[in-house]
Amino acid sequence: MEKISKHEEIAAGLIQDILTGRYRVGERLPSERDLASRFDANRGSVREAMKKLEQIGLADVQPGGARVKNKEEASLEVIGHLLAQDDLPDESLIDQILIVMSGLIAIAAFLVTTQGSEETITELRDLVKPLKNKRLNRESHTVARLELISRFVQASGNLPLQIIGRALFQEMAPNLTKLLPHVKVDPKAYGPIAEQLDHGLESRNTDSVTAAFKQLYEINRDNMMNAFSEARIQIQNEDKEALTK
Amino acid sequence: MEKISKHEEIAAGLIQDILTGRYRVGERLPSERDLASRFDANRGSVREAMKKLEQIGLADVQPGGARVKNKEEASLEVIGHLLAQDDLPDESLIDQILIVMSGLIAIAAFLVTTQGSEETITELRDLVKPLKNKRLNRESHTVARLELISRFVQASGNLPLQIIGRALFQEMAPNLTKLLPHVKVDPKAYGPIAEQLDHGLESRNTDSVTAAFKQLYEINRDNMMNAFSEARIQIQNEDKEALTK
DNA sequence: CAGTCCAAATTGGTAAGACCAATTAGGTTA
DNA sequence: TAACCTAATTGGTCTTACCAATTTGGACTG
Repeated sequence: MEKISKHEEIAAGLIQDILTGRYRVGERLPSERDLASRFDANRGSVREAMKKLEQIGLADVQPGGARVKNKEEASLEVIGHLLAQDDLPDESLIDQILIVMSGLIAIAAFLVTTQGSEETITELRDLVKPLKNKRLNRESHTVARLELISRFVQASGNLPLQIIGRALFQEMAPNLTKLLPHVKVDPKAYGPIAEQLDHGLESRNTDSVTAAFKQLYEINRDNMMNAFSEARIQIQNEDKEALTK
Repeated sequence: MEKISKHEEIAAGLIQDILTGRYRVGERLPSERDLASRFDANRGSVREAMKKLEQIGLADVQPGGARVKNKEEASLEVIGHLLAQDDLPDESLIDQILIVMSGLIAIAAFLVTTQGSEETITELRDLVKPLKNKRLNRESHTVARLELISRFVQASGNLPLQIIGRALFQEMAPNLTKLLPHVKVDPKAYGPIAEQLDHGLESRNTDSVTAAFKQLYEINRDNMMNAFSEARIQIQNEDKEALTK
């Protein structure tokens, strides 16, 4: 079990309440003193939790009271909380994240192929090689793919891109644990893509690399959507079992 | 003058110290008690500031001490602080941001043209119209361009994209005040782009819209880089004046 | 001398109580 | 009805204190 401090517990509770619509946008949150007694905590701890809410951008805290803000005005950290709300993450939100990641990789591909050093190109090509191996087991293959994408973004040398990529991945990853066991990948499908990536990198052909990543994205997306279906079926079956007991 | 609370002052000081390299990555920050006496504040206020550092991702605070993290692991909020470090924002960082924004807009263009409602398309086309007006003064033109880009991202309906776009803009905008007076835009140059945008939206042609925005980005980038040159020249002249006095 | 282990000092986490300044709410008045 | 003023509420800060986890430094041991 993970150790969780008081202010984290309070913050988590408030975030959940806000995201589930218990407090509407613009509405005033209970006062720090009220929250302190409700969570059986000290006001200082509540203040730390409020500080977190403010930082995430879910609340605007001022003398007079704290008010709920739109999640569109929040920081990327809301994504993680939104995904963690239900048993399975929200499918459309995952889809949205994948699209954005795909776009970010396109930027990285451009930067790497046009401005990357020779060493960078070589290093990335080395990461592509494992994907050509069609007999690689699924786990290793998944790790290799994620590693490649991550390194690509890091190799871009573009700080905002690095930060965004890292943040998105960090928000999404912990919420995919329920889903990953249902992802069925076919290593063979990645062979041609790996070839195209390798050649594209070698010749520094932005379009070629971009196109390869686009295909990669589409396969990943399909796999993810199928995993959602299977995960939902399993959950339904589990529910039936629970009923018959 | 803006009212600034104690913990904000402390946080700003610490952030500056970290970003300017006064504390190296991995190094331990002074204890909360030390910082309290240094900033002539209460430990509670220091804790609120540390909470902010932790949220931004610049420090990892644990019992035993707080340690400095890499700015690559931080949140997008570091961008604003990095830009605010010197008199003029860092040119290469602005360039990096513009590239990322350009990529984000490409995603938005795809989403809008492929999934946008008829109302959305109409609304966006209305925003394009002002850009066709070649006699628009510079300020109105700049406002119209920013409004268009912002609305495009918002109209995408993609939450992560909306959040990232908003955050990037928010981090960059306040740090451009010194630069904007030197930006020389030629409204005429935007005429053909506006036309292409309009037609692309009407026919929902993703490539056409994307290409138009790419041109828009390139013009904006050129303008921005020229503004940097001029701003630097002005600052040099000011320095000379200050010396002759 | 090097490595291990243990105890003391340090550090963050939380608590209770208090005061101020800004905001808000309610009632009063014009 | 609208403007206004006062009182209650709320966040911002401070003081003091204790606990638990980590770190540190020295004693001990091989």
